[in-house]
Amino acid sequence: MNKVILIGRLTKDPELRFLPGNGTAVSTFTLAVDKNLSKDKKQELEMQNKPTADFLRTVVWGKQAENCANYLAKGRLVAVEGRIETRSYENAEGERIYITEVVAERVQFLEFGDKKETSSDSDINKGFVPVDDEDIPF
Amino acid sequence: MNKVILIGRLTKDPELRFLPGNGTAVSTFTLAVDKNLSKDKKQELEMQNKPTADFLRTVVWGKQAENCANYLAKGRLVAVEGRIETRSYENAEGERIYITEVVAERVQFLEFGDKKETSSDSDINKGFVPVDDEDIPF
Amino acid sequence: MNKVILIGRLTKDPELRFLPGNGTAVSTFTLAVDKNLSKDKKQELEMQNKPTADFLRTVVWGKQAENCANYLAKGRLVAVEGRIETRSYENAEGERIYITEVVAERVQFLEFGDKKETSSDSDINKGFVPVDDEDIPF
Amino acid sequence: MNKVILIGRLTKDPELRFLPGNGTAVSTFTLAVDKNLSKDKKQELEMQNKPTADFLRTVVWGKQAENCANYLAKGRLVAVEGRIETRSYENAEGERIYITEVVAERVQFLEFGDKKETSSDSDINKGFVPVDDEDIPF
DNA sequence: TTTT
DNA sequence: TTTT
Repeated sequence: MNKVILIGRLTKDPELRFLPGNGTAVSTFTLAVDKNLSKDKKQELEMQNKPTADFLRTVVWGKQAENCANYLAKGRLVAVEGRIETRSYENAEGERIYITEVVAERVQFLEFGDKKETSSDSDINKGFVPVDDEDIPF
Repeated sequence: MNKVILIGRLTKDPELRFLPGNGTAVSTFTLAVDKNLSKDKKQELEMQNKPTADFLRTVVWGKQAENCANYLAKGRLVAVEGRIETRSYENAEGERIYITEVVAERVQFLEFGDKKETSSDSDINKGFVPVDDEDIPF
Repeated sequence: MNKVILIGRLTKDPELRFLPGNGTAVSTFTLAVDKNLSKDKKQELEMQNKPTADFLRTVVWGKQAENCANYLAKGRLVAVEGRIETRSYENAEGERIYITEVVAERVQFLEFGDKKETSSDSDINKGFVPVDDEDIPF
Repeated sequence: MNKVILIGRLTKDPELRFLPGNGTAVSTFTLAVDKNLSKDKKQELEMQNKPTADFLRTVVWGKQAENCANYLAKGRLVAVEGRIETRSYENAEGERIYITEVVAERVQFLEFGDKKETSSDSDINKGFVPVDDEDIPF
């Protein structure tokens, strides 16, 4: 059993890539999930300029990845059901890097904002950068 | 909403530390959570010497931390309910290191093995090393 | 482990009552939670006039019950974290009736509509009907 | 989102039936899920002869239903991931009966007891009673 | 109608 | 750095 359920907001527009081999779509984004804090504790953290949310790297595969890229944008509220996965890879300096991320099995849109045109210009062809399979240090 | 539910086995005996200020107990361990794989996929990964489990750093606070240290041991099966948290700290080289870990709100023991005496000798006073508050790079 | 997570909409304004003994607040409402159906299956059910949602009786206690009564209304979207409980009681005919309901431990508001004034007039003093402890066949 | 996670013990051997049309397997059993009680509260309930567990009707479909029937038995510990569903049907007296049950999407065995031969004799061909589709008032 |  |  490895179950994760999150409700949070995208910190940026989602990124969309395609695996070179089979063209499988992969979307990644970070969710800001508010910590469940008392009013006092929240204010204390804000005054110390410490984060009052957890920031969780999220990965979506396949058809849902495309839906995310098409309909989600920075700030939008979503519910994610998935699992936590750990991966490791070797970086340029030959160090082993360990990654923990949420693999979304389902993404439920909780807001249907002003569509995707609101995304920044620089996103226009973001979705079409093919990536190398062994090279997804998200 | 930030909810995690895991069922897995401890990869080692749990570690127990105490915060210097108030003496709060903190227990940490890694859970090996089997990936939900088809028989074929599992065999494939085993033949490639790739892991068939996810390894998830888990932190428990307070009274439950002490219970974990007292009753759990390497290999024991537990269910954990908690949340995912992200933290960052600066390491000795001045690099910002980002950590993702599961903070357990409840740990349910699913096996009551051959008690804790089975732990290795070197564990005997493992539980009493006080640590510095800013120095918990688990 | 007894964990339930729901995202759904209130089918009516919440009801609020107070236990006679200690005045503890109890709020109850039913959540309509969309079934996760394919487009085809959904259409099929709609044509047969069968429900495409599950209707789940939900109970909230204490301070959160009052918040629900004050800020929620029919149609509002919420996330609920809680547990399933079973109860039984004897009805007027002396039959044992079995009830299954969701006890909410946390209710997260996902929409902040046009406030609570929109509630129907008949709700105005709904919140102040005391009830007998043994007589909560919700 | 309609998510349920339970860890509990079967109150009886699972029942196995087959839908008349297509022969789909359906297994049903009740899980006793311990309430998360303080020691005092637990003792209090026991002295009053009140249950300290919730009893949750669980339904499993297809291949997993057969696995449950083959490998589970009364008292065995399992983890269930699924959803809550509500149904209604008309009973012999023409009354509308409302049912709430857990539909298991995954059943994880947490104990591998003394096999299934331990089941009572009367179970021997329990699994082969075909049932009428409209007649599953579990 | 309830399990360890 | 990984468990059965």
